[in-house]
Amino acid sequence: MKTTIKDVARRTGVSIATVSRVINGLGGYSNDTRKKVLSAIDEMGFRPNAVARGLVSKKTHTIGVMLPDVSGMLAAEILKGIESVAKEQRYSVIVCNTNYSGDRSQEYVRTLKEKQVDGVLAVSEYMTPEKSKALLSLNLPVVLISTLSYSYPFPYVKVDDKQAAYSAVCHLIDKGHRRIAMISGDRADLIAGAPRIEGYVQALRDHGLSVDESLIRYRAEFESFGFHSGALCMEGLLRDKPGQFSAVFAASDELAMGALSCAYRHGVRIPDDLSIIAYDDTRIAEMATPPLTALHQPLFAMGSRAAEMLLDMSAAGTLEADSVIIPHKIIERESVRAL
Amino acid sequence: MKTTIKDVARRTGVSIATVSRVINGLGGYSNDTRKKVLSAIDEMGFRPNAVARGLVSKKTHTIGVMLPDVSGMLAAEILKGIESVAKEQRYSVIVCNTNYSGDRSQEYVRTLKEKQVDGVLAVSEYMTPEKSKALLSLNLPVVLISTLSYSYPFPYVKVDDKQAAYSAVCHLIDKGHRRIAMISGDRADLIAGAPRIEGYVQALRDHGLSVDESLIRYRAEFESFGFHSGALCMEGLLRDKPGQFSAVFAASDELAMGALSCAYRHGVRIPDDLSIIAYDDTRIAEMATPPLTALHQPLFAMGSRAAEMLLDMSAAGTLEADSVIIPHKIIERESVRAL
DNA sequence: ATGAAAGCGCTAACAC
DNA sequence: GTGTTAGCGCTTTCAT
Repeated sequence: MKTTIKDVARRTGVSIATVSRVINGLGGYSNDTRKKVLSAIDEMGFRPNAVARGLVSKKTHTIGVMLPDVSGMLAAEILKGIESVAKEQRYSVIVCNTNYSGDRSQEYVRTLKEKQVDGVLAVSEYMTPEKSKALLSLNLPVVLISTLSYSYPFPYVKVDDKQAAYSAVCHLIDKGHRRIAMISGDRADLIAGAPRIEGYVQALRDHGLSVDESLIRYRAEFESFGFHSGALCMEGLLRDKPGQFSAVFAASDELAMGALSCAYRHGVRIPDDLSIIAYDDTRIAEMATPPLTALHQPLFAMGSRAAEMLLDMSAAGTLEADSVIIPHKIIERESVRAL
Repeated sequence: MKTTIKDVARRTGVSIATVSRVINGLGGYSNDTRKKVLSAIDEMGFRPNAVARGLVSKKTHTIGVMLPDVSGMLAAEILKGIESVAKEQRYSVIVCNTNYSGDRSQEYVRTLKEKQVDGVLAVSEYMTPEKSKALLSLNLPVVLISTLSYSYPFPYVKVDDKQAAYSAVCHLIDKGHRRIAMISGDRADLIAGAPRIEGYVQALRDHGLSVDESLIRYRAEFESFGFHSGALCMEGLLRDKPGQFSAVFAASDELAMGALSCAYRHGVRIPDDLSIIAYDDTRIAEMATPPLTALHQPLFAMGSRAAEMLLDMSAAGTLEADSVIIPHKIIERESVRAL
């Protein structure tokens, strides 16, 4: 039998109300009883039942995190950031792996509602109108990370993708590159696809460089930002436009890894024959051979920032907050060579 | 105001007991009232409050997962497997990033107790006696993944590290290698450190090969299985024993990546000049240049298997279960060359 | 087949 | 300062 507040009360000879008071540090008891209660709690190994507490207080001290793939480097790092502040503020986090599925997402929203979470964070989720509606119907604080919704103005935390892509390409141009290819994720992706391409195009234009559509590659497939996709895009580039580009901007670390892998297979040396700059800068960027020069997103910080926002919102009882654009920067390593 | 079972009852004109019955499909009501209740639930968008349910049923349909680093490739993949079966069986999972800290672990155990989880999974946690004791005191089903406890026989799911290391080294020997170095994680690690070294030594001995202690490298530091450590160990090997080994067995993917990176920096080509076999085979193994031949651990499967065990235990009301040794295998890619 | 009522462990008035 | 009591939203006897 688990020990309850009642047991502590009986053992101490006070009422459960008093025990509750000292547990919650509410005051309204002598220093003497406080000590008695505290030591009883200690001796009995009593821990307040959070479920019972949640039922009456309507606060579960739990938040939900939805993400398409927990095992992705990006998501995992952000999750770590979230978990970190949650822990600090004594919150628990429930992970929901939506697996890129809208249906699954809907189910999770339902579950989170039943579980009475105090708020939800959506990481890299593709925000369809349905998903936004579901989240909205929770009537709970919601903060998006690395994504945003066009159907409802949920506050978000992300870098400016277009601007970041622009910076990355400018870096290449600064290094003397003129013929720059791009390996993108699905162009239909309005968050991480199209905007990065726009940044790429814009950078080229702003430097008086012409844009060759056939130098922009992507695959509209399942993991369009994945390793496999990167390798295939590079394959196409090497086949169709040999010697016609001196650098490539990859829209994700994995895409860059795929490109690297393909280049290696074809005997094209990085960065001697070809420069590559990646987007994300997850841990694999520095593990690559050669280490990837990359556009850095502060993943952990993004996660913790968003979690702070969410908990603040919850505390303030509001559903609104100002979105924050996180600054990005370029980490120079060895995959880009000056021409 | 949220709609409760009471609202549904009133709206339908039946008692809350009846509503509860149809929600739980317990039978004991006419088909007619069932339909009425169901449609009312639907119209009102009613969802049973899991917190209230948990309070009375003493089942929260929630499990806790403790791991030293959510953002690690290993853990993340295992977590995904866990989450997958949890979702299937309508369970939620709370992640606890212990950050390699014993204190943090203790705190989490307390939190999980308060939250009344139905069981806990510990992934790659270094099981000190204190941690085991804490977990044990929960009096709840516990299953370990990729680790085991010497202080208490918690059921676990893992591969046989010594045997797996043995296989990996045999693979190298089969390919004609005779001088084989090893880059290990902290030797003081009784789970993933020492056993893999033992497997390495055993394989050498069984093939009549001599064991050169100076060919075994590791660093007793924070992330002893990490990329940085791998690079440093390789550095030492290349410096101290140049040309004296034709292959290296790395005790983790990251260690192998570090070795690869260092080799590249020194102009030693993989696999032409040196072969490398890794342990783990997380997603980065295939992303490496060249792709790493590796000893594969079925991470996702390990996670899901353990979760199944845990939920079965919970359902059966037992704290015991048979541990399972997961079979491993070697994935041949391009980092090992036959001599 | 259905309802009344007693809790689950706790918090929060409200008394004294 | 401390106790009593009324719930929180649900499940579960026990009647009827």
